[in-house]
Amino acid sequence: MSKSIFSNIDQGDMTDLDSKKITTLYIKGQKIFYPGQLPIGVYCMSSGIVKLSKLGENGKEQIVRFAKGGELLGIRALLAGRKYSTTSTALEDSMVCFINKRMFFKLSLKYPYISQKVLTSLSHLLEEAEERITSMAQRPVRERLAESLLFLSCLFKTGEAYCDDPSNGIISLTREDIASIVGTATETVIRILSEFKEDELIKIKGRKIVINDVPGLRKIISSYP
Amino acid sequence: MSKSIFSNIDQGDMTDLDSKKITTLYIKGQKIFYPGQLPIGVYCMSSGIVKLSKLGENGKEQIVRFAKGGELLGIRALLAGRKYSTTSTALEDSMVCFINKRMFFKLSLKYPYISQKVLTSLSHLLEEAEERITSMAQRPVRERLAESLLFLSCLFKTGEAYCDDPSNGIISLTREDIASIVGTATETVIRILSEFKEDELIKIKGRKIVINDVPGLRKIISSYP
DNA sequence: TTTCTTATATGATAATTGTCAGTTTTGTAA
DNA sequence: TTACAAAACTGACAATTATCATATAAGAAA
Repeated sequence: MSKSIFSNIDQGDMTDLDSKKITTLYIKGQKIFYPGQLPIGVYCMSSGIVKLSKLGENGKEQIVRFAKGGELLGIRALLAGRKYSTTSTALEDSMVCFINKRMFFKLSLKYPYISQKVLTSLSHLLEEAEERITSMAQRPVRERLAESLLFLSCLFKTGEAYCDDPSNGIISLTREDIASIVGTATETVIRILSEFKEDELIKIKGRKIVINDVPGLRKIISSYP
Repeated sequence: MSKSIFSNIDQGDMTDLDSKKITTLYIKGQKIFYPGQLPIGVYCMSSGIVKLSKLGENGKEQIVRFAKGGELLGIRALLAGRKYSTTSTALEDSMVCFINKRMFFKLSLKYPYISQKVLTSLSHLLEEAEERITSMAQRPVRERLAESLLFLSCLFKTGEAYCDDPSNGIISLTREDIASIVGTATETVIRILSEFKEDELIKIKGRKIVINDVPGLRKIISSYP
């Protein structure tokens, strides 16, 4: 249960919000929204992890980002007044509440800190996306995979994208999902994971991955001559 | 000269703004801001084209997006309260005005349509960035280059990223810049451009590129089996 | 114009990554 | 537990893309 963006509103509004919001448990694999739908409100995640993905030209899935506890989901489409451009799928069982747009806009008008938070959050997402573009363009798959493993380990361990110690998080994703984060073929992911395992950078238990050597992975990420 | 986001404010504010904003002509190649600097205001572009780029791990430049007439520049960093993460460089002679943050926040507080516009603009940028991530991950260089040529032709012809007829725009960029948009090596760009020229999809005049066959390029972009 | 630096172009080759085909393992559900 | 479908893995090979070396052309400056 992460802290909600709405936790600073006053008692009356909170009661009102609580009575109107719709909370749903999405179990692993369930989808929350689909591309093409017009948003009629916004989702807020209280717990869990959701992947946001697009379909490429060839029908291949591309994971573009994740949403986690405490974050708003589907806010981009709502604000731009456009249809969802991504599919959102729960990667773990996730508690998600839905707030209709009338209520959301009312609150964000009354509490400027909400708009402020949304603005900085979008700004961060944009920076992260641009960082990712650079990484995709310039780093080889091996480095991008190492990078993603550290990120994912934090995400599954702490629910945050960055953490001090990414070791011992249990990454529970299919190789196909990992490939569609890194932007490569599933087989390539499998091969490099085997190398990482060979080099004792990670441990593989069944289809779960655990990070074993954080400095080792970090070294791979910044390995330019 | 494109329409400014501030064109709807009332007479008094406009006079105030005009007296306080600082307008500068940046000539081609000049830089407007650098990564690491803390924003003390926001730039608004009245004309021209600016590239926003990052340096990758290996010191290679990656162009992450463009800003054009009518758009705000450096707004992401200002809103997030963080240092610029990109370098901005004029690709053509560009008229850019600077508005200090006190003034900007005053105006955006008084005129909600300004915040609204900023929000939708950030939302669009994020969507474009995510589209770009997908493209980088899944499309071969050839397709990404065709895509970028259409985009650039519109940009140089009309000052817009999308236009009905991208033909006859004059793309005036080095092959190295093009490579750093597409995310590939300069030689690869040169080679594929030669092929495109051979196939009469484009014309090359010195170091300028003109699009000759829009449907032909579009066909390359959506060429899955 | 001539010179000179920088950008463009081309070739040869190596490295990376993708594809396809087939085998083994895993986790789940009967 | 057993059965089975899906996921993980492996190998061989092909395609794409990068790198390096070198030649040519372009455009700016003297």
